[in-house]
Amino acid sequence: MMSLESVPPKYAQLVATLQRRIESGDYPPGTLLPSENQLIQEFSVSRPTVVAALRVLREQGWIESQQGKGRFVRGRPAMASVEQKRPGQAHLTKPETDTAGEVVEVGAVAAPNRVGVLLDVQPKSKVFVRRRLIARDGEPTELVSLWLLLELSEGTDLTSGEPLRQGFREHLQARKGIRFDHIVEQITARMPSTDEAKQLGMPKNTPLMAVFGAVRDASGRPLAVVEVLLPADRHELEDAYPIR
Amino acid sequence: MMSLESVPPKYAQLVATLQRRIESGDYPPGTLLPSENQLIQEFSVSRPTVVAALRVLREQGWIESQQGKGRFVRGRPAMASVEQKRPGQAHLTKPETDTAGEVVEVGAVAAPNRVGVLLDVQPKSKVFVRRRLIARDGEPTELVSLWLLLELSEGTDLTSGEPLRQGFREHLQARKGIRFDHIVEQITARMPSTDEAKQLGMPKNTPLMAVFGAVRDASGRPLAVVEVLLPADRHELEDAYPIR
DNA sequence: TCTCAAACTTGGTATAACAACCTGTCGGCT
DNA sequence: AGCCGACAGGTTGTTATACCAAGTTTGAGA
Repeated sequence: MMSLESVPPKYAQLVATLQRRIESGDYPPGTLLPSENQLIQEFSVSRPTVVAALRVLREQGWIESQQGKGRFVRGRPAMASVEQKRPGQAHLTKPETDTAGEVVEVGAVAAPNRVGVLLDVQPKSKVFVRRRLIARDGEPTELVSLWLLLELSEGTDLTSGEPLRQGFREHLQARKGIRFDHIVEQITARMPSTDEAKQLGMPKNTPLMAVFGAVRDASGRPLAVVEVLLPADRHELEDAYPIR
Repeated sequence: MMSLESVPPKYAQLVATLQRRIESGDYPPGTLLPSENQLIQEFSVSRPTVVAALRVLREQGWIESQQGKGRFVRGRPAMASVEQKRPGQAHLTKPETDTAGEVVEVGAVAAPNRVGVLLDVQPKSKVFVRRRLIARDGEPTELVSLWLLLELSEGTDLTSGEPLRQGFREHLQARKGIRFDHIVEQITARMPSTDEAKQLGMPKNTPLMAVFGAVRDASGRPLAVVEVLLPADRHELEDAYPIR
């Protein structure tokens, strides 16, 4: 009779242990981590195991290493939550039911210039669009449009006016078997059209930030475009990243 | 007599070789890479060397691996150089002499509201500012300001009106021994002041993108702020990142 | 005081073994 | 014949031991 639960590999356990010690202050930032040999002794593991754990910590930014001197503690990597901040990504992953809002347009339309370029289709080709006006505290704040290659919209629930209970990403992967790989994001600013200003309830003379996220598969083929329109007087985009 | 040029480690050479083969079409996307044993045979190296190379390729997104089956070619990762695109980072790293431009302001001034908050100093405190108007093809295109804690500007060459032959990062690290760790970046859009519009040679009725990059050390203490002003009719911000 | 070697550190490579997982093939059983 | 299960042989994943190279610090000896 064997246990069925799989235990995490030793090097991963060591990663977790060292992360705890750094966070608890046992290994304060700026100090030297115990050397490889000391860790081998303390945890009774081999050198490859220790090195594998320390490699993970270095790649995640917890420590930095210097040949001949040792490994220095940097602390919990400050930009932990880069993943969730991206405006494009958020609207792809979260179910529509997570945010209050109203579907204002659904259907096939001729692709606007910029969307056509990002989707790599002929100008004026028909593409599928699903546009939602997102509200916060009862006030409209964002206009989010999902542009999709026509053939990718067939057989999905996106044509319905009902909010999706699933993220786009999840839904498309389940229904069409396509895998999103990465996003190329462009940020611009412009003045709103009178229509956009009215929908968003914003003054006509304040600018609009427009985020275009081109979603691609692993080979770089465009699959979809997420467009997020944000009134600049109510929104900022924030991001954090390590230097070097 | 020994050769002094250091050769790259074997695993790095193997990484480069496999990247070339993927790009040249020898290993087309979707196909299986040769197995570890085949690579060991072909290149006459040990398994750790092969595994180290394949780990790098996987982490960079060139291949993906599946236990029991093999490693599949994905192709050149589409989001190649995320590092260099960040507007804040670029102005910290590159020497001023790399870009044509003119130093328009240097000295100690009362910190503007937003800069004071980002630098975590008392309102109206004196901070050091160095502002450059960057030109491209003879036309002004960006207004870049470096805001620095007063004590960090002492003993540096930043007070000179001459273009720095070094990047800020390098210069400050050499002179003051401080290490930049990460940047928290905020992006907003607003209308330009009449002064800004004149300096940048832009119409008064087109918006401006303002990028604020708060530079911090490993403990999160603010060290400097980079402010980049970009006329929206001439600039876009682009960024790429993997999903998940 | 200066020099240099020893003794630490991390980085890289080789060899070995076992575990976990996938996919065929070759049986035997229905 | 057709189905199914066991097994063999492939794959990657993890761990161990050993040794050398390269960078840093320290201290002993000239």
